[in-house]
Amino acid sequence: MNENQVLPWENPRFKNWIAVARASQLIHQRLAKALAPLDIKVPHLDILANIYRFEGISQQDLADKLLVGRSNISMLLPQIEKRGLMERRRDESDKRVLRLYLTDQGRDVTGKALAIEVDLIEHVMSTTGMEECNRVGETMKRMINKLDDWQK
Amino acid sequence: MNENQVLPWENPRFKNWIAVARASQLIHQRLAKALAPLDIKVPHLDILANIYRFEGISQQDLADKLLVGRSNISMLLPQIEKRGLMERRRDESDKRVLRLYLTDQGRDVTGKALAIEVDLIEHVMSTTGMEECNRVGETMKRMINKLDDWQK
DNA sequence: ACAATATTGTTCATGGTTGAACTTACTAAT
DNA sequence: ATTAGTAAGTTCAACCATGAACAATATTGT
Repeated sequence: MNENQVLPWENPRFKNWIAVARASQLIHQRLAKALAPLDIKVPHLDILANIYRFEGISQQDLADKLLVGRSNISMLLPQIEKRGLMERRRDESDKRVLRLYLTDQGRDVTGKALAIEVDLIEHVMSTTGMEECNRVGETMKRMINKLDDWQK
Repeated sequence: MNENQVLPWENPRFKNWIAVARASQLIHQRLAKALAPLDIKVPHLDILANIYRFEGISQQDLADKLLVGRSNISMLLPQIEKRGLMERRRDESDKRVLRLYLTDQGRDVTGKALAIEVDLIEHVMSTTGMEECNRVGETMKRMINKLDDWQK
């Protein structure tokens, strides 16, 4: 397309984006290890945290929020439910949808897991000032909007 | 641990980090779709791009750079090799290691795939100024260093 | 020189993720 | 009311990723 026939690693935006991707990947791996004592996987926490925040969310809405397919949710939920961390209840006004609720134990475990995640992020970003941190967040939100607009 | 018993989504660092993770996940998904015409998966491109940049790299070094296990590389390389995009040659001075080289076709495909990735990132970051972009990169590199120091 | 330890790469069993096909339930149009 | 279309959730087969066990080769200590 353009004259990017030279090494892309010299392209400033590309180079900096690679750093973002690496940081993201690394934190994901560290979080997985940090959650091991609770016997929770990162995808489980993603699910639990969203039910924690949005009680009674449907499986479809949950999948949309997590950017995964419905089948993913369908396969993970039974595991979490069997551990007694959450339960599904039919929506009486629309009998297609199942609404998701944490149990008391689920709320407890989710709170502990989120505390671990917050501690990890706080530590890793400890040298990042508030203003800088917010600017990064703003940049990322603009990028997300660019992608959403583009749809496709 | 600390007084993070309130919602973590009110924690500035946590909240902003979530945006980083979302952007990262979204771009990964978009890149996967954008690479489909070349019949290349994102992990394949990660591998090809690193051989492109570091000709003759060993499988172990490649795995370290990509933050994945050696077995992952071992399982993916045969597919790429069968497509004629790269080849493995024994290192004569250390017969344990295999060194990786792109074929001419591999260099061609990798160049095209990287151009697609650069275009995607350029587009998504089009509203991000150079200075801002570099600051984000610096922040991420500091975070990566924090994680590396911590080892574990 | 030899034994113990390291490192590289492979294999395999396990578990995670995906998209397509399917079932059930709701909605809209005539 | 009936038909067609849409949406939620499940299942399944295919594909990916991971870590542990393994074989081959190198290195180190004595």
